[in-house]
Amino acid sequence: MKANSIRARVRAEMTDEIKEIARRHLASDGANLSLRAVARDLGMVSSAIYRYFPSRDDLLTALILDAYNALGGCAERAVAAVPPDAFAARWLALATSVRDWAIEHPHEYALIYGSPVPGYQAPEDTVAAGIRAVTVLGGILQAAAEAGALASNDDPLPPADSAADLERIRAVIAPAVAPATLARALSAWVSLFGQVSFEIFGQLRNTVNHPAEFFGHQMRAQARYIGLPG
Amino acid sequence: MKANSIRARVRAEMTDEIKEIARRHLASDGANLSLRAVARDLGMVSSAIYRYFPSRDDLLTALILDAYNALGGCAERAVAAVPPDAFAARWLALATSVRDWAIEHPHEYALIYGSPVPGYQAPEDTVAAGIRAVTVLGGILQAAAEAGALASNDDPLPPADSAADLERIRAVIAPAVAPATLARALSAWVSLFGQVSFEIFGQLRNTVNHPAEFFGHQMRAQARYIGLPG
DNA sequence: TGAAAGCAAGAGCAGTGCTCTCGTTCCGGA
DNA sequence: TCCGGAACGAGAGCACTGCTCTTGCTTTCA
Repeated sequence: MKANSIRARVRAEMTDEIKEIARRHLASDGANLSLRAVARDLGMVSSAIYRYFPSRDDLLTALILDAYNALGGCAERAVAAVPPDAFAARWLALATSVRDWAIEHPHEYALIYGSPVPGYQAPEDTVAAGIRAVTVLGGILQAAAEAGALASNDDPLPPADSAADLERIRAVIAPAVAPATLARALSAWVSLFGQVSFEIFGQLRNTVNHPAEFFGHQMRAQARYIGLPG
Repeated sequence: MKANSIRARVRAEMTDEIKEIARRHLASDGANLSLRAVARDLGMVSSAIYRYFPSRDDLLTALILDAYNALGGCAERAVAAVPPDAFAARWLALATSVRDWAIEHPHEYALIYGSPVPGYQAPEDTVAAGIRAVTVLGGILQAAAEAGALASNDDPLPPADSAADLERIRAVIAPAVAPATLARALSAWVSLFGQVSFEIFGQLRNTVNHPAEFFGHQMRAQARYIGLPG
């Protein structure tokens, strides 16, 4: 079969269109995505969708993968727009881009960083795509370490098992960074997503009335905590 | 109507039983709770449940409220078991109790700290119950501040709006604590729930293989970051 | 004691994910 | 060029969902 036969091209377009409409439904109705409603919007019958996605969960998986990649790409672009040696500014751009994307696509954010869909088990592909964002952080740390710009800290050594975990992460993400610094960076990473999740999921209501400003303040503090100069 | 008439008592018992079975279904099937399945387990017909909860969302609200209170009570007990002047140990007990409760009741944790249910709007009651846990943190900070045991920090001042937000939180939670310290404590709080959410929602798979140990290490670091002695 | 309120059951409505069948259209190898 | 198989959309149907309404029965209270 030729890869760009009419059938194949129509199929690819159809798949994209289904995902596009599904995303729209996701944005308006939330996570309980209705296949039939998507099919209606397409002027099709629900069973026709099963030609493109074997089940509703597979459609969700596709959306999750797209979301991870959208967020990852967004973060990469935001960081690339900042001078390579402005390490703290790069971190801040990374954090801000994550928050901005989450606010712009709250339901897609919920899909990937919220409660997992009940019966749903995330396939390995999504795990791989999920690494993309944290890899951006790794790049900043690695560059800062290679430039000798990364402040060190005298935190106590982690216990053995955690040291091994850290070592494994370090090898993948930022091999030039000291474990103690990486531990702080991971803490900042968790802080970033904790802050965004609190805001997106409504935990900050009646508490933090200016979340953008508060977020910026906290993320600048995290930059200092990591040891990024700037 | 007498408050403890047979009717009223049976009604209260029935309400509790419905919630209990609903919790069990929540634990096994996840967030898409089926009223009919709950009714079946009770040997009732689905419409009978509507005598006790006007809608499925109201049942969810009741479960959410119970979950907030269960977590809050759990945190209070855990902290009370540690000497009042062992501030860092109290913080660690608080953090650990939150994580333990979340691991023991992942779906209830997801209900309150995960993606909000689509059409569902959390009533004010739940917001009030949600404060209970963070109030425990406030108590630790307040006691430490009053004992003069809280290290200060020279973080930059927050912008005006954030300063106002911090001031409002401070007045409610821990009035004796310096704003800059409170900012760090809130950061630690976000870090705590970020870490737990990452673990419960499967974001740490194939990355952190010993989450309990890693969590402890990070939370001890947060205690130092806040400035708690010990 | 009798009216009123609370209760469970059942039927029914509109909606869901998913399966199966049936006629049509397309496409690659002969 | 033609033909068999694959892909496709439509439709009916199944078991399920939340929720409403009606119908009798029981408890409660004046």
